[in-house]
Amino acid sequence: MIRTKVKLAYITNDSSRKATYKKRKKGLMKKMSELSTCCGIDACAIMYSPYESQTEFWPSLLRVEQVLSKFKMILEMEKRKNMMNQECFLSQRTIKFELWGINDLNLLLDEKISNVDKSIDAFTMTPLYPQGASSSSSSSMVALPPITMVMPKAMPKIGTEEIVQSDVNNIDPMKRQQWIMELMNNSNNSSPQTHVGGNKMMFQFGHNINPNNGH
Amino acid sequence: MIRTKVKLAYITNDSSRKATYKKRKKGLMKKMSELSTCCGIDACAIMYSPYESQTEFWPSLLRVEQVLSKFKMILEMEKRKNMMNQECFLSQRTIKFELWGINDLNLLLDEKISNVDKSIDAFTMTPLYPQGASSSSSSSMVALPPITMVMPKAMPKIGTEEIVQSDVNNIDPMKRQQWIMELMNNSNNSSPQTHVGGNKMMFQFGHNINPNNGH
DNA sequence: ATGTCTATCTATAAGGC
DNA sequence: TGCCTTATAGATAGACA
Repeated sequence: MIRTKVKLAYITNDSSRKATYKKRKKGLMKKMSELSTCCGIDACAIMYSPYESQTEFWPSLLRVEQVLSKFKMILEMEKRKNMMNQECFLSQRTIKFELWGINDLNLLLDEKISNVDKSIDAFTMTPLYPQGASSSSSSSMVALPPITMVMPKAMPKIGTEEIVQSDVNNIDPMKRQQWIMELMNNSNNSSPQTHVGGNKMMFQFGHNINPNNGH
Repeated sequence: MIRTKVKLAYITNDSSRKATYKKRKKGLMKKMSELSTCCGIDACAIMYSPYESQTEFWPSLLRVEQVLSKFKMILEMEKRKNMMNQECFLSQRTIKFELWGINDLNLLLDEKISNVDKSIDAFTMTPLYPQGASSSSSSSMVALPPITMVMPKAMPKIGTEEIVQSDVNNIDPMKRQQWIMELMNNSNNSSPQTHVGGNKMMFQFGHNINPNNGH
């Protein structure tokens, strides 16, 4: 019963290390879940370790994909923004093109997501705290900042069968649209800063927390 | 003094939400640090939120790069292994597709980071626990499982001039292509295999903990 | 907004099954 | 190996500086 003051050191005993890993991972996910809920932070995790036979996605694989997609898009936006800032001017044609690009992206996203939905039932997901994030707050995901965690798992275990747990997150097309618009909005708020590095990281985008989304 | 039993709900008060975010994020990082140390789990985090002016890398940007690099390699290896092992009952194309989907998630991050890296000199890094991971265990990172966390930062800043800042000619066509391919790729994991999802998660890789790496 | 304090809640190491 | 239990270390909300 925690008589020991937690010696912050590698646990040499294999089984106890594994046990500790599981306990603490669970605790970590719970903390993430709470942070996510209380602060309107969207979060997800990918974990793999030598202690478990398969990679875990939290709160679900779908969520991970969503979060990373959003993240990537944001990065794309930033990238473009930065390039643009260097250009100092913008042609009408370019604007059209970009907007079309965005629109197209949205279509792609639609397709992607709907397809994922279709096959989601066949997916293996192991939401550690499904109640915390998948269900109750899935609807609020739209404009919330994501968190992504990746832990490599290792474990020579080949050809195991997968457990399948579905966690269908239906995406509201309207929300997605809104989200993309937000991203576009935000690719603008930087101009002033000269410090490139800072600038690069300072990309901000609409944050649209909905306090009433089921909490 | 925590008289309240932590009502797991969105904190409506802006300042207290921010305060809570910072406290809890700190706590989360500490937990990660401990998990990392005690269980030989390599971990890193990328965080961005509306509550802080810039993206944070934990334990350091360098570490994040290392961890993701390793992750990428592992995925490559897994990919090959799976392709060889399962060629018999799954079409090569399918496997490629599936694995690539996951792999790309990493590439996505990787790409961003390398990007960031270019301007790293102008960067302000804020390693939360540099002592824990950067120094003492960086050398042991090689075979340890990584953890990656990403939190997007947002910022209600709407209504700014709405020009998409980018010249299509300046966008790396390759990247764009890749990006779109990725999106489209995901619209494929639906078709035949009902348990493909499971397959998606099944890539595994070797793990090589070194208990004597400075703990 | 940032740091400190402290009562209280939460996480969890060890044990036991 | 994995689940309980329980005592204790640790995290932290709210108050205040």
